[in-house]
Amino acid sequence: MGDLEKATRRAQEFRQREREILDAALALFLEEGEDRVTVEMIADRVGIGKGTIYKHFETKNEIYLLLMIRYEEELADIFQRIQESDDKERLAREYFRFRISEPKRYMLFDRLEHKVIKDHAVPELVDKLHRIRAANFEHLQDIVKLRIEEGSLEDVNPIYHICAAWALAHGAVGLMESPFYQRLIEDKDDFLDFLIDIGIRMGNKGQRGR
Amino acid sequence: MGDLEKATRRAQEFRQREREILDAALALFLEEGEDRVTVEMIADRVGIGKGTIYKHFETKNEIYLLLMIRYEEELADIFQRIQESDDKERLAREYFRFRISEPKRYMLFDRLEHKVIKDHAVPELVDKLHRIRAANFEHLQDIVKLRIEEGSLEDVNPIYHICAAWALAHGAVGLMESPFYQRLIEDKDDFLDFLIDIGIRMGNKGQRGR
Amino acid sequence: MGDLEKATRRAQEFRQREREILDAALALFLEEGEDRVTVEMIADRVGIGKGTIYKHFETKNEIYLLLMIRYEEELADIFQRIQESDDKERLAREYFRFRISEPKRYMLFDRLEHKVIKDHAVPELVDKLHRIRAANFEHLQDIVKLRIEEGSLEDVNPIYHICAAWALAHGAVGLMESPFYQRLIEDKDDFLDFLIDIGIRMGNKGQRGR
Amino acid sequence: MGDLEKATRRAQEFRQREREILDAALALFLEEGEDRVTVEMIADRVGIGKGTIYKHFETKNEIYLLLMIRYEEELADIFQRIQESDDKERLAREYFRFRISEPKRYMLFDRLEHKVIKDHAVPELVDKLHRIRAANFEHLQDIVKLRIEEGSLEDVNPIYHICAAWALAHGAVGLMESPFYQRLIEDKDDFLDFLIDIGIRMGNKGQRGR
DNA sequence: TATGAATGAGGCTTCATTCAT
DNA sequence: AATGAATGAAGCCTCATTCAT
Repeated sequence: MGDLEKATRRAQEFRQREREILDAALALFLEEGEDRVTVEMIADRVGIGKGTIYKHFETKNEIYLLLMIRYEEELADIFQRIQESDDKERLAREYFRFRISEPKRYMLFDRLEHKVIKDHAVPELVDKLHRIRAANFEHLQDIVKLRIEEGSLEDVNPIYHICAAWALAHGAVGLMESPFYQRLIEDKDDFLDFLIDIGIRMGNKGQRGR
Repeated sequence: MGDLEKATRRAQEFRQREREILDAALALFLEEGEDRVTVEMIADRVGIGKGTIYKHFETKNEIYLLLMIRYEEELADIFQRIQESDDKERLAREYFRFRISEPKRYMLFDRLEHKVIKDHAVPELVDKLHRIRAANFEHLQDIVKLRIEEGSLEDVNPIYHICAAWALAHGAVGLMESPFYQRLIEDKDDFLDFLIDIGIRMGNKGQRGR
Repeated sequence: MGDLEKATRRAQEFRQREREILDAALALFLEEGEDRVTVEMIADRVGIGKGTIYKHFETKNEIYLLLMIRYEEELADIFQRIQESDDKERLAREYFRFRISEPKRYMLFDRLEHKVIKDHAVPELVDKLHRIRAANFEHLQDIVKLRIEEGSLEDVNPIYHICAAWALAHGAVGLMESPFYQRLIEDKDDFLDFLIDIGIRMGNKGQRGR
Repeated sequence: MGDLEKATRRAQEFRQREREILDAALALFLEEGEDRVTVEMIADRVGIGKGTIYKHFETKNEIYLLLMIRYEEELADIFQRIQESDDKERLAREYFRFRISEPKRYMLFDRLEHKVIKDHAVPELVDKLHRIRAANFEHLQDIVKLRIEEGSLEDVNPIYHICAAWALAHGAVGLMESPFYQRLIEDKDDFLDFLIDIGIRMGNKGQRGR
């Protein structure tokens, strides 16, 4: 094996370990609650030493942020694939579904964002996160505009459509995860259908002002 | 002044101090973020000693929970007053408005509930919180049932109506507080009208299945 | 005992403990070398808990600086007493002697100043230290000026006299503490006399330019 | 090229790298302060891997000591050259000048010696350092004796002359580097002349006891 | 020989809680 | 009842050194 090959493999393994750490961290945050997870616990779960974590990430806050960025990049992937396809209609559903599909993870990031911002931590990564989110938002906006032009959606500020969908998704997630409400809804899928239905419908042309 | 009077006054002052502590704690949590507020900071703001706080509350978690219970009791008050009046229609709006009116506080309790439950802290108070919430929920349900019977709301499981409203409120709050979305919405009131409109309409008879 | 008295005693005890901590810290720094002394070691020597140290001082660097300030204030005391007396001549010797009397302590502070400045630590206290030093320096300068006027010292910039004395004292200290030179000088007192003699003489009128 | 040649070149390159590492270490220690420089920083500056440093030096303390030894060997070189020349008079000035010429470096070694001795680190190298220093000292002593015999210097224990010069040089260095005194002396060169003058004069015959 | 990922002991600091006054 | 000094467990992070490749 040549030196170049070796170096490449090394770099790959390094990346791989980075992913392992992030996966372990995410899993632990979800299981135990972010505040109860120490860097040492993450290291233990990966089966490495505490110090190794700090070869990959500068601080614990950086781990938080990289997880959040990863989430936002997954969203970006979805947009990418959809934009390349012709079926723009699938967007609303796909987007909605992704946002709702892992409520615990979603809410974790919601809390983490609050924590990280209050701490003024790793501002460059916070910026990066917001830039990706802004790009994703642009994509959404483009598609909403298209659908307004073709007459499928009511012609209000496209931002309104997006924000309303965001809010409903966010609310649905909060609901599904609320230990109080969890008990009340017996058939989650049926309820989610009800909600998604509202989400899809709510911006449709002709709905408003009736 | 008799001994009884004195004792009564003492008890009142004690209650009053309790309220002051909770107020100071809430204010600090909102200003600084709950994780950055120490018991000492709360005591300082009230102008008492740190030890005194522990005469009123057993742990910091208890403070968290009492604040949450207070919130839920304010909700109960609203329900109480409404039930005594005849104008049942105001309910949806009042409820919605209360939930949205102090988004920072609302989201604080959202985070606190997660924290407190993950810590398995003060289970009796968690129970109490959930009991109050359940009672509130009963009230809501009663009124929704009434409005279904009178034909104003679509005849699905009343819980669905309530949960949908909850979700929308929750989402609206999250949206208004998201530093990212905050920048996008120029006219907040206009947007909130848009959302409340959806909230009111969404369960109305005749809306669904179109 | 009245409440005021009680409070006063409390405050005094607090101050006393502060002194104990500083004394223990200084002793340990001298014995073990500042880099090998941990906050825990200091606490152990005082017989208190680690956390207690942080009720008195914000950081370990603050301890460093307070010790240095204490030293400089002792110097200020000497100046004070001398200025109140008439025997201005004693100054040179007193000053010289104080600087040389505890060479280990002196050199410790020399190292600490370097460390603390490189760390950009506790800048307010560094400023305070420098202000005290500047005041002390003013005193010195006044007296040197007097002695120049009365014709005892050669009429060059008074700062030169002071700096030369400073340098000789600093050098003497370094010498006495150098493990290498320590072995060479058998009769330390005799040598110190030799040095002090030089120190006293070196700025005398008529010495220069021969 | 023969194997021998190759091996020689290898050995030379190895030596060369050693020098590079020491140079980089010294530069970093001076720039950043020894406590803030990690082995990794040194390796990065040389452009080699961290592990490679440990092929050349057993510990970080060894680097400290080799730098100090290098300094002492440079001094030895000066003595060597001077001894070979006839101009013994230049000695005092050359010696003084060398000691003062790089005050930061000089003071660094002063601190390092303290650290290294407190750590009881690499005793063999400490010994070596002291042996070189002792040899240098012998040279100095020889020359001082000569000058006493020829009547240039006052006839006290030669060690006293040397130590006094050492002390003044040490003090001058400390002065020039003190951030406090730095501000006070406007014309450094003028002041240094003043000091060197004292240094040269102070042991001259006829100066004492006046 | 050169590398750099991995290690883990060890340091500093925080803060909820206790308890003697 | 009120106080606030004292506590120490616990967490984050650093870095000299090792070792497999």
